[in-house]
Amino acid sequence: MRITIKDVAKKANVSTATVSLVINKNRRISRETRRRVQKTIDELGYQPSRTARDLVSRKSGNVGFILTEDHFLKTEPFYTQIFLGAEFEARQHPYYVLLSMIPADYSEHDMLPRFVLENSVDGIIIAGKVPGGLIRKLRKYSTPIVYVDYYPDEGDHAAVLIDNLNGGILAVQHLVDCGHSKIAFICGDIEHPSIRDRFLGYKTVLDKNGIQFSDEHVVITDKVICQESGYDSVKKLLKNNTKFTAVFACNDAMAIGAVQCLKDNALRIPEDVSIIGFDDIQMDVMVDPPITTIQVPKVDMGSEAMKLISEILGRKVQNTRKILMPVSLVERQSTCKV
Amino acid sequence: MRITIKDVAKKANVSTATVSLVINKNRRISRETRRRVQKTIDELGYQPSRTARDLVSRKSGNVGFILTEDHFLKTEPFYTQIFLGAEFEARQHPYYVLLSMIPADYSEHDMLPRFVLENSVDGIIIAGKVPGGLIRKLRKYSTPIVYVDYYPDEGDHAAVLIDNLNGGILAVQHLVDCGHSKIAFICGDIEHPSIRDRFLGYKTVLDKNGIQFSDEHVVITDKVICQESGYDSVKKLLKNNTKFTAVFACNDAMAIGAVQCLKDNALRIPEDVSIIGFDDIQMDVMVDPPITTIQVPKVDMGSEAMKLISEILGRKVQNTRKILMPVSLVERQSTCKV
DNA sequence: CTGAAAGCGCTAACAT
DNA sequence: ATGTTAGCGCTTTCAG
Repeated sequence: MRITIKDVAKKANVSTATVSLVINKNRRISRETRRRVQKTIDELGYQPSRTARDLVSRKSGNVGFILTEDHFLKTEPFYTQIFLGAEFEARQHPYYVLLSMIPADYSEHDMLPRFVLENSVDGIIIAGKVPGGLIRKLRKYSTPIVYVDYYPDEGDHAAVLIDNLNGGILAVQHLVDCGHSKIAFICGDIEHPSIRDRFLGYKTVLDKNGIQFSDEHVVITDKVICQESGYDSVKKLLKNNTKFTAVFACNDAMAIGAVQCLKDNALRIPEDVSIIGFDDIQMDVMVDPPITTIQVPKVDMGSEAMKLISEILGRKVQNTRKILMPVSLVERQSTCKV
Repeated sequence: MRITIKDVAKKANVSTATVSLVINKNRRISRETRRRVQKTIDELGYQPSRTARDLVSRKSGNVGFILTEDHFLKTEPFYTQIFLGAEFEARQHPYYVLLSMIPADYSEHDMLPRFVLENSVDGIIIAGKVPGGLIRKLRKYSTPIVYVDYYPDEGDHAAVLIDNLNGGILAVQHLVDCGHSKIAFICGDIEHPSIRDRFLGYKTVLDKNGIQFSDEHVVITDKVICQESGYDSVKKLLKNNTKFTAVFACNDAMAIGAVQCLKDNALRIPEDVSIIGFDDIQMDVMVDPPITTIQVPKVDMGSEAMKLISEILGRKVQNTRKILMPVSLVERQSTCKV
């Protein structure tokens, strides 16, 4: 870096302290000098050195963004959208974001991201479910953490979450409004807080509408959530001869798999079976029929997470606020009145 | 950051300079003191401050990674894999990587990534095609740049590129080996260096095998490269009544679209038409039939780019080396002997 | 309202 | 082989 605060000071006939105060918009500088200093800053094209600043303020100026490799490499850009939101928001704050992928099967023997070992982040955003071992190791550092779209069971944390419960309610209520009462629920990892809440929404609506909940309507797969597991789940429903006229899939990937299976069994969608998913992924509109779903504001979640960590770092207090992001129903062609 | 080099120095009864030398593995320290210093470093859990280091060495310790938003958010994790490779490789180098997305329609009025404006990166990796305006503005900063999977026409740059020519040759030769001679080529943006070279490979093989090149066998779409454009390209071929028994699609997305169109026209793959793509994306094995393709080492490309920029920064000379990444044929079920 | 000066944590001459 | 010391570029008391 070439030109420094000294150059500016000299040229503007003030001390470096004054220049510093001007840069930092301190108000106890006379309008006149401020103008003059600002002018020479512009003339010289002066850029304060982040490194020097960080050194004296004892901060790194970085926020770490951690997620598992498989989440990052997912075909559907879910977490990448969250990251994008965070990165965009960071531009409004004095932070850069350092992205680090960890293995999905992270064990406590594995290394932490280098930026935490080297104390190079002031705060951390963790997106999606990560192994418990990682979280435990992270505790030893006192770096504030904000979780996005996941949040560990133990402890109380700051987090930006999808309003999964309401999403589940919206989805199933839509089905009920369409006249369905035999509604299947297919999902993966029921331990996951998000899935759990969507399931809860399902049950809530049944209950509210006086529809009897039945175990045979729910298929829980312990495999990875994907199209294939959606396919298999519906296959199981069919094989069991379970009667249903609609299915609520815990996410769109499974919904798409479900559609496929139904079609393969000569069932028409939505005439014979209505299907609703969750997430509003890009592929929803590329399949036939386009999938009705619950939209979640991915980019906004990223920016909210960034805002939250920035606020925590600014106030220097760890708060445990939880932000519930609103979801909404997106009606497309995979659902209809019975 | 808590404990500093001074603490270590005091406890080990040496000067801070000595500690510094030990940290930096300088050899002119006696084995004995080195051991002692290292021991107290471990005991104290001392971590050198990057910020302080960077300040004195006048570097930021960061490498910027720039790509367009749409590349980052692509359904197929192509550039994310490149990024992943770069990030992993960075762990072996004294750099963090800062990721920044720019709009696909970036104009010279738009801002540069903040990290370049603020001089917070020592070097830059640019992945994929980016708008010329960006590149021109970047020139004003003297930050070394390494390009990955793209490289601007004007000027001579360091770059990590796919061996597209050889890939094209491999692909088309495979088709020829299968007995095909009426081979269509469908592609997008022929201005793109990668596409151009793949096309060149196509022509090279025809030539070498004494097959007459014919304009009617090539369909160039100016739309975005995607399944849909693949579909449309084949549709055009069919409408024109062009005879062909095989198609080389410039990438897998188009290949998949092509398959779809052919199927919709009651043609069997590979019995009636063989199809080969390029890239080896995840979806290749999820469609029916699985797509034969040219595999490109995405993760390796990222790490090579990181190695290259690291070397440039280390030697403090901008070199313009180009690294051509090897590709290979992956035979699956979309191609067969005539 | 502005300046002088100390110091953030580290490296790199230069001494010893 | 190791210690002394002068900064790197900035912020921040503390004086004036």
